[in-house]
Amino acid sequence: MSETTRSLPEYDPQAVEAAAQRWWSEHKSFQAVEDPAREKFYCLSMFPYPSGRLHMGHVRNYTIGDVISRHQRMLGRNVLQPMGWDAFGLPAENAAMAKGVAPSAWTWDNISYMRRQLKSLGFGIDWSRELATCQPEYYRWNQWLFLRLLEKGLVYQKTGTVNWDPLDQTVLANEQVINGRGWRTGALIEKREIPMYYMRITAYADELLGALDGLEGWPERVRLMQANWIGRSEGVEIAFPYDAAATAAAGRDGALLVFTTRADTLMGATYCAVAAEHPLATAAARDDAGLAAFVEECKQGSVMEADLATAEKRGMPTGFHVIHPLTGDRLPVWVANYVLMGYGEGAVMAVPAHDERDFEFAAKYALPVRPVIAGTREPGTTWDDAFAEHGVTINSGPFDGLEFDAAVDAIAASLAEKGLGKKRVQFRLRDWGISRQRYWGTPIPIVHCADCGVVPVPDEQLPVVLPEDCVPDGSGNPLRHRPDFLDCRCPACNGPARRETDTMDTFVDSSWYFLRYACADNHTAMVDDRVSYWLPVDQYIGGIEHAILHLLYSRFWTRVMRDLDLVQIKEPFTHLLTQGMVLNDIYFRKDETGRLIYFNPAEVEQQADAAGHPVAVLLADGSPVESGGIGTMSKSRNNGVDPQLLVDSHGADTARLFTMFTAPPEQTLEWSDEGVQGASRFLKRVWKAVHAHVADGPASKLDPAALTKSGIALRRQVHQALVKVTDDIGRRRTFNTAIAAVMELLNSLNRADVATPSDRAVMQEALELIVLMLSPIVPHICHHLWNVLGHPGAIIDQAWPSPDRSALVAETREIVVQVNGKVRGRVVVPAEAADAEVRAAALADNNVQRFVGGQTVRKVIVVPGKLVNVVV
RNA sequence: GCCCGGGUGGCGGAAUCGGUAGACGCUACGGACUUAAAAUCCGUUGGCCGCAAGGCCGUGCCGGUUCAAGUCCGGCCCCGGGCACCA
Repeated sequence: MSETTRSLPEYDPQAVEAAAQRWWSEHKSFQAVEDPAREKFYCLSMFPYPSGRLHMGHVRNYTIGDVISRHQRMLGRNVLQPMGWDAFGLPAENAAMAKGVAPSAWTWDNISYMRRQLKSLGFGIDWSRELATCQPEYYRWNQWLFLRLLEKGLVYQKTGTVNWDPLDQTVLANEQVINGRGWRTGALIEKREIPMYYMRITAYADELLGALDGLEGWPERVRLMQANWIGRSEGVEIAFPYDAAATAAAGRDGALLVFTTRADTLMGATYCAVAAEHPLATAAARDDAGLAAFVEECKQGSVMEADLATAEKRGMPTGFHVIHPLTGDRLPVWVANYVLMGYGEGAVMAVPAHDERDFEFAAKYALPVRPVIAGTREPGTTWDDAFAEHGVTINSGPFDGLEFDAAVDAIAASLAEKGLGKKRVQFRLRDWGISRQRYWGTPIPIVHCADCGVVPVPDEQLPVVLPEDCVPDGSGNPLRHRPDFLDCRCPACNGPARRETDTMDTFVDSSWYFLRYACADNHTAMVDDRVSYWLPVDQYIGGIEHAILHLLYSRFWTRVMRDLDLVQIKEPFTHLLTQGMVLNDIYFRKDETGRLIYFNPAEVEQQADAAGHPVAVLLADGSPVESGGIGTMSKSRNNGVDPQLLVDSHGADTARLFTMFTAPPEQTLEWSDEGVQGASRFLKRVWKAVHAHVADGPASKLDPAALTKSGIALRRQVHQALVKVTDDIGRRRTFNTAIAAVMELLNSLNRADVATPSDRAVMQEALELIVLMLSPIVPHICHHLWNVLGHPGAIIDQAWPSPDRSALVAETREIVVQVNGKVRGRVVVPAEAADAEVRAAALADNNVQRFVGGQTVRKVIVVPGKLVNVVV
C-alpha cells in the first residue's frame, strides 16, 4: 500500500444505503416469480405483530432470514422472502382502551410505520405479496376452512374453562390475570365454564408425534418439546365400582374411571382422587356444605397450569367410596386440587408409596401408604418421599415378583377378565379451543336462530366482515352492542337470527399464512397451484418461544388442508431456526408506595462511587439507580433499544452486523453500545482497505503460478476463509464465526506487505472475496464496494464464490505434542508425513524429551494431522 | 410443579465428530499521531510463580469414564424459554 497521504472517500452509511435500496427497488430485485425450471428457496421469518415500532428481536430475526435468503440467491436459487402482519390480537384492544382509538386504525398506523422501518434495514422482501391477517380477504379463508372442518367433524362445540373477572363481567387472557386477580379491577378471578368451539387436533396426535422423527432440519430440542407436549403414554384404564352411597348420588350404577401408567402399583392404591369439576365431586357437594365450599374455592384463581401445579396440595373427602377392582377393599374418594379435569378422566387412583404428589397428599391427610414395589427402602421404615422408579412387585398377592412390564400385563389381564379395565393410550395433548370472547379477531361464521339453533354461514355469504370502528372499553366484547353486526337472517329458515360474537384465536391466523404468501392475490380460492411450487418453506426462522404452540398448530393445519386436497405437503417447514431473545440491562427505583419505576439503560451511566465501587447513575439527576440484572427487552421494564436510533446514527449495515456478530443466532443476545461501535469500526476498515487498494490503480490479472512465497501464504488464508465462511453461513448458520473469519482475514491483509504486481493481484482477489462473503450480511456497503473494485454490474447478481482448491494446499503442518495429555511442544512436519515420521519428530522435541526423561514410553497415540500424545 | 435449553477471562463469545481452552470483537492499560481532544494506527491483556526458558492452576459445583473431557455419564446449584386466552 502506498504511504503517500491522500484523502480517501469517507464512509457515509446513509448515502450508501439509500443508493443501494434505490437500485434494488428500481430493478424489482426481490420480486419472486414462479419458475418451474429453477430450484426455489422459500425463506420465511415469523411475521411480526404490529405493536408500534420494530424491536431488536425483529431486527435480529429478519437479518438472519435476509442473510440466508441472499446467500441462497447467490447459490442460484429462486428465492422467495415474503412479509406480512399478524394483525389481530389483544394489544390493539388494550391500546384502544388506553387511547380511545379503534384497533383497526391503531393497527394500520403501526403497519405503515413498521413497513418503512423494515425497508430502511434493506431486507430483500417481496412486498408484492404482503398480507395482514385483519383483512377480510385473508380472514375469510379462516372462516371458510372452519366451515370445512365443521362439516368433517373436526370442529365441535363443548364447554371450556376461562378466567372470569366478576367486576368487569368479562373473560380475561392468562396474561391479564396477576396473582389470581384481574389486571384492571384487582378482583379475584373465577373459573367459568362457557361453550366454545374446538378443533380436533387430537385426531392427528399420533401422526404429529410420529412425523417428528422425519423433521431432520429441526432443532432436536424443539422436536423433544413437541413430543413431550403431545405426551403419548401407554397405560391402563381402570374402573373402580361405586359403593352404594356413590351409586345413589350418581343416580345409577357406575364406576370411577381412572387412567394410570402405573398399573403395576394397583395393589398399592389406598384412595382415589377426583378434580373439583368432576361429576362425583359435584354430586357429593350437593349434600355437604363444607365440601361445596371447598369445591367453590378450587374454582377461584386462574386456569393456568403453572398456577395449579405449584399450588399447595389440598383436598377433602367426598364421603363416597369405591371398590378396589382386584382386592374388593373400600377406598375413600377425595376431591383434590392437584387432579386436572383436562387430563385423562379427571380422576386418579392414588398410590402414595410410589407417586410424589400422592405421597405429599397422603402425608398431609394421614392416608395410608402401602409399598408394593421393592425399592431402596425397607417397608415399615419412615419415608420422607415416594419411590417412583420401576421395580419388582411385592405385597401384591398373585402379582408378586414381577418386573414392570410383566406386572402391568398381568394386572391388565386380570382386570380385563372382570370387565374392569383395559389397556389404552392416553395423550397429554388436548383439543384446540379457538373461541375468544373478544372483538379484534376473525368472526366465527355461525348464526344462532331461535328455530334452527346453530347454523353455519353459507360459503357464498363469506366473509363475515368485522366492523372496524368499534372501540372496546374493557367490559366485554363490543360486538354484542352492534345491531348492524349482530342482527341477520337465518340461512336455513330466513327468519330473524343473531350472529355469533366470539372470534377466533389468533393462532388460527398464523397457522397457514405461509401458504397464502404464495397466492395472496387470489380472491376466489384459499390456495392455488403456486402453493405447490413454493411450499414447503425451506427455512423458517423465529423465536424459540413459539417452539410448541404456533409450530404444532401449523403442522396440524397443514395436514388438515392436505386431507381436504388443498395442498400436497404434510410438513410446512423443512428447516427451522429458533433464534434467541434479545436482552438488556434493567434499572429501577422504588417509589414511596414500593412500586418499581424502570429507567431505560440509555439514560443510565456506570460510574464509580467514592469507594471505587461501580454504581449505576441516572444521567438526568446524577443519583444512583438499582440494578435489576439483565432481561428480555420489554416495554414493562423499559429496557428496549429502538433499532431506529441505531439505523439513523450508524446505518442499517452496522445494525445488521452487530446482531449477527455478537452471538450465535440460537442464543440470547445481550445489547451493548460498545459492540455497536466495534461493528461500525469494522465496516470502516473494510471501506478503507478497498478504497486504499483501488487508489493505487488497477491490479494486474492474477497468475497463481507466478506468486511470491508470501503471496502464496496470503492466498491460502484467503481461500481457507472462504471455505469456512461458506460452511458457517450455508450449513452451520453460525454467522458470528463467519464474520470473525472475515475479520481475521482483513487483519492479515492489513499486515501484508504488498510490493509487487502479483501481490496486488492477490490483494484484489482477496478484497473481492471479502466483499462477496460479507454481501449477504451487510448488503449496502458491499453493493457500493463491488463497483469501487471495478465491476460494472450489481453484486446482488453475483454467484457465491468457490474456493480454489489448489490454493489451499499446504506443504507443512504443525503438530501438537502432549506428554500424558499435557501440551509440551509443537513440531512442524511435512503435510504428507507418515505416522511413524510424525511420532519420531515428536519424540525428538527437546521439551518433550525433558518430560519423558528416563521413563518408559508406554503408548504413543498419533491423531493424524493434529496431535501426538506420549503416555509414560 | 412439569417439559426444554444454557452456565467458558473484566465483558459478548470461539473451540464443528472426545484431541492445542480463550479465535474474533469489546473494555482497560501503554505507545504513536495531535497545541489538545476525538478519530485512527501499533502493542499488552485468564490467574499465580519465574529475569527468562518455562511451570502450576483454570470452562457453575461434586463424583465417574478415557491416553486425552468445556465436550461423554451420574448427582446437585443457578439462570432463561414454554405450560394451552401475550404473540
